[in-house]
Amino acid sequence: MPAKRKPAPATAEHAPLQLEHFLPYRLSILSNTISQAIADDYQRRYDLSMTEWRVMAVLARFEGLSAREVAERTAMDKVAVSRALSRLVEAGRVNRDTHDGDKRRSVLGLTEAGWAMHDEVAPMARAREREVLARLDAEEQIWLGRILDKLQMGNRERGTGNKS
Amino acid sequence: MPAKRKPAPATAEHAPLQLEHFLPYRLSILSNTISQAIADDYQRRYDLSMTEWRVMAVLARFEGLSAREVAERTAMDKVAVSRALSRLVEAGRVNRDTHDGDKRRSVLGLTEAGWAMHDEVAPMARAREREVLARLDAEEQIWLGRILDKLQMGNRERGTGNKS
DNA sequence: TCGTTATAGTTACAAATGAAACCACTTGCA
DNA sequence: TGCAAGTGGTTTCATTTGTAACTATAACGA
Repeated sequence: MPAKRKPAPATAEHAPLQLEHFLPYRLSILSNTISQAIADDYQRRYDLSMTEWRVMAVLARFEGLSAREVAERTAMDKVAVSRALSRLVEAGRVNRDTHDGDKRRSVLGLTEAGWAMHDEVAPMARAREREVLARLDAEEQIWLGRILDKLQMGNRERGTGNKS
Repeated sequence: MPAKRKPAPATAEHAPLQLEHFLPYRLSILSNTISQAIADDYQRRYDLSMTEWRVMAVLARFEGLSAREVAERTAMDKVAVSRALSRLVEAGRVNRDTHDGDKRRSVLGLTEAGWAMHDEVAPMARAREREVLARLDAEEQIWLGRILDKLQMGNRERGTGNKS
């Protein structure tokens, strides 16, 4: 438990940042705590990293994506995707074919085993999300959605980080 | 630009997660984008990592903390703090004495140079925060504050990650 | 007062991440 | 055609981060 302690007196003229009220910092703590809690659920149990899970999640929704498309949809960079995929293919959770008309591209999809795992993990993830949202009342949930939309929108304009 | 593509038809019965509406995922993207944008400001210019900046920020507010107290206040683990501190001390931005009554503890504070850097970086960080918040109207900002408080509160109970 | 246990902080090693170089293939254009 | 430039994806290497073990000191209890 952090000891109660007065702010340093000598610093009045320095206008130090109050980390605990600083939006980027708060977001970062909150996000890490939540994501980590969810990841803990499947990390040990299934030997599945968060990045791997994200890849599986988009492949569950969109069959036949290429690695680059997976990268776009997960907001991961292509190296991270490549690594996640090689582990997933290795583990027999994803199959990787080669595109008919373009031998550079891969055509990705979940295997039977991949689907089975997905169908166990997805409900877990959703349940965790519900737990988090349950701390808010209905009105707050609506505002949260709206606010995230707006904040996210602003970021998109500044570039989503995809290097060209 | 992600090609428009229909959801895989065969997956109706699998109830795949919609990542783009999944709260933990959205928070994670948002948080990383914002933090990274801020960090870019000082990373190159001052050769200062985000963890180092956080340490400096709490030392600006609370003089004479020990490394452990810094860890508590930054929500970083003690190893990360130790590393950040050794870089900061090395660079002459933080000074580290030994506690009078307890030779294990360090007594930390910003040096002159540390304060000078702080007084340049803090306003930059605040400006960035304002940019982000400017995407929201006054009402939304109030709701956001309230919502973050509630979400954060829930996490605290579950344990903030500090191993004992 | 001595030995056990706890705490502050660092070090050492392994795993994850990021950046750049790279290979294979495709496209566009002279 | 054929060759320069672009794209999809992987590999390599350096850096960062996480975990466990370790050192030094302090606190507690018999």
